[in-house]
Amino acid sequence: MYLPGLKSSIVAAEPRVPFQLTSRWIEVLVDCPGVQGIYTYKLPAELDVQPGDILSVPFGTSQVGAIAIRLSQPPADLAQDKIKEVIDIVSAGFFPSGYWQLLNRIAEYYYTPLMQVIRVALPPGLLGRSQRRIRLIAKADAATQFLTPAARQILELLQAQNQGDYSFTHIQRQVKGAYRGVRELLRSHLVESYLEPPRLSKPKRQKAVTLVGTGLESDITSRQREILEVLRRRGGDMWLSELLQICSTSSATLKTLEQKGYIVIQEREVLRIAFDVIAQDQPKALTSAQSQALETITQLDGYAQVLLHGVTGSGKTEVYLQAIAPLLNQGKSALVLVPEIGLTPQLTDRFRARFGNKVCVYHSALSDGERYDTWRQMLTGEPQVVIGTRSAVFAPLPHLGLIILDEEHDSSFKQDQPIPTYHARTVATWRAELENCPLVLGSATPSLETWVEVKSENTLNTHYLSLPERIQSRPLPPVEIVDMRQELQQGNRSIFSRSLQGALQQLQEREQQGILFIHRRGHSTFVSCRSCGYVIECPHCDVSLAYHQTEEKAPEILRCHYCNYAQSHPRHCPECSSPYLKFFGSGTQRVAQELTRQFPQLRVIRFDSDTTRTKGSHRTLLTRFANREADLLVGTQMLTKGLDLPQVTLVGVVAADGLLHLADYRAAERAFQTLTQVAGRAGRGEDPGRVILQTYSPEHPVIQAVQQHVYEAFTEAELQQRAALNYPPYGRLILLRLSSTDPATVESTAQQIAAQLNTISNCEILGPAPASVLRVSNRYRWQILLKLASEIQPELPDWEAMRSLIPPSVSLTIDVDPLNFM
DNA sequence: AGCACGCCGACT
DNA sequence: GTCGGCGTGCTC
Repeated sequence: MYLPGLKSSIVAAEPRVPFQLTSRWIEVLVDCPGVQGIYTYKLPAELDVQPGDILSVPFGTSQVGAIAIRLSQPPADLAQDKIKEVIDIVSAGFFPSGYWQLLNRIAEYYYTPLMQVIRVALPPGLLGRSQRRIRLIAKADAATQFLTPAARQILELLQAQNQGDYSFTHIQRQVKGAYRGVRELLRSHLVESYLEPPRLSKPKRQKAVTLVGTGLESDITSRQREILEVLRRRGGDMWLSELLQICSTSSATLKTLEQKGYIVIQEREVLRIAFDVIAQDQPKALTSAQSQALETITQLDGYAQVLLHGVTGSGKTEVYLQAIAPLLNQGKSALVLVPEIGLTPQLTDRFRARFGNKVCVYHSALSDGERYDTWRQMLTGEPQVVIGTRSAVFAPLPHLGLIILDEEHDSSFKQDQPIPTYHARTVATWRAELENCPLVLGSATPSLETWVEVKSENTLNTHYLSLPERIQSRPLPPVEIVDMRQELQQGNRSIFSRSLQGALQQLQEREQQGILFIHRRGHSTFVSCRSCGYVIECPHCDVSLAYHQTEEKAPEILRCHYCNYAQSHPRHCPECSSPYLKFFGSGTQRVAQELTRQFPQLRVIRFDSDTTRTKGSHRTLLTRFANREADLLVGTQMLTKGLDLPQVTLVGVVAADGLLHLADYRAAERAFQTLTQVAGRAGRGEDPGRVILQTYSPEHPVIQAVQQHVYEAFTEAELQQRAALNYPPYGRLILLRLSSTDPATVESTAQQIAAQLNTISNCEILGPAPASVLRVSNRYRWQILLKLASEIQPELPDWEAMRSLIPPSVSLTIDVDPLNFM
């Protein structure tokens, strides 16, 4: 057998290795930004590397993470001695079958280097990079006066630190000319340079004690018998430390027991996963629509896309739960994707109550260690339910039987910040195809994309399931539209209409609870001078500052909602020194203040990103509300995301207009979804609900559609407009975002790229144009929008190729199927 | 990303 | 002359 590139000397050197069977080289993808090529490494005899394994390899001067692609021969154009050896296997067999294809497909569709895709899919720390560090070696008292200023500065820096040890990058940031300075210090043996190996999140291991052989127990002392009894009561398996503590005994006693053969002590992985103990829950009786939907889903075999279109409060979650239960018994797992985990503590609680510790939660708020452990736990292949946000679509569950994407219309499934700019719904579709399992998309207000996909005649394997009624035949709440122009005409200058005032008044009398929806957080949208008209703006962004005051007498702060810059509220206009500064627009804080003024007896909880910033605060606030510690929940978008609060009877929308008049093609769809979802929070329990919707444009088609609960009519009208303009779901969009600290450079780069792209056929180029807010955090932003016929994957250069065309000071993101046009 | 090498201007 | 800046190219 002739193997190209395999020199005979190698074979001669290792005559006993059957080289046809054991390839001694591996091609890998290294984890280094800006490096996309494939590199070949030698395999040490003791390592059994398989494609898909995660390795650590030497690369340049540092040690980096790498992914084994395939076993191979050494490249012909490379000297043998240049090939380095793989250092170690970090994690073997990471990728379930089909997973590679999934990642490749994402890389291709979202124009992202494969390595970047792998990085979002893997838990952090798995591809750790080693770090060059510098530390003092000698008491440097002599000869320092001959050092150059840079070297002396570095020395002083190191001496100031108690370990005398810094990373090289840190020194580079602190001292100019660090490179030469360090070299000088190295030459004079004052410091040494070393590589800190990547800190791999090794699984935490602990000693466990297991009871074995329930023998006669004749040859043991009473103390030992006592220990065995404790162990037996605890199920015969405990952590060593725990057992020691409970029995207040020593490990020597346990050793004796082990020697006598009553117990086994072994090291085992500890999984850092927290479980709350929650009361058991039993499957509930289903409505006929629910059981029909359940039947369809459970009878699916292999890939299918199902839209579960259930009005708010129709019991979609119960369908999910009962669809998952049989899968677990078959030894399969299920993946449940939700928009934001923090917002749906009730959902996770319900899953836990039904499936106990078979449920695990995976999202970005987990610590690196927790995330790593959850990953390992998934790889075990135990049947389980993973609930998670967007990135959980990559959860490495080996026997996936079902994917559920709840609230599928929600835009937080789309990532628009770092590449890949993937949509979890799109990725979930591919994943379901590759795993050959059903995908269930649930929503009360399905996205137009999904609607068209499922309703289209020529798509195979799609099902439309409808839950048109709420459970127990509860009615959808009536929606009352209040024309705020008339309120003003009739002399009501309050932000609450008379109707809403009345409803709020009744709330406490009737011992009911309500929700008030406000489009934005903060107090006021902007502050302006009544004398000269000056509007206070952010020094770093081209937007006005929002006024924030958490409560009466709290410090008054102006805050930028783009870059989070804050300053105290000035007493006088910075332009003309006039003291007459006025607030415009109303946010959650303003509304909450207004409520305490007009309804001092009403107990209010504010629920927005200001009050829910800390971990667990969602749950705390919602629990307080559920315990009736407040009458009213005042909040933003967060209120729309699947909250199930049965005691809520009143929903008020303070001003719908902020939602209606946003300037992008999806504004109407989003406004309809948001308003329908908020309205849907009312009347989910025994008592009937009521919705009061305040607006200045009551005749707007979105308002009409929300009032009449007519999803379909609204959608069909909206789709006609989309089709006419070739917008999604008919056409496709790709947005290129460019930004730089230098306004001229971005603009010219944008122009240049647009000119390049002009050569692509079947593609309409809109722009380049400055972003709607040109400057954010002192970066100037330009955009180019590509509009294409659907089903065409344009021959765009990939991100790396595009990147190489533009100056390094300009950052670029290719956003495929963008939802956010800011 | 790091870290080399190599080319250019301004100081002992 | 050399020091120190930074643009360019490579890493199996």
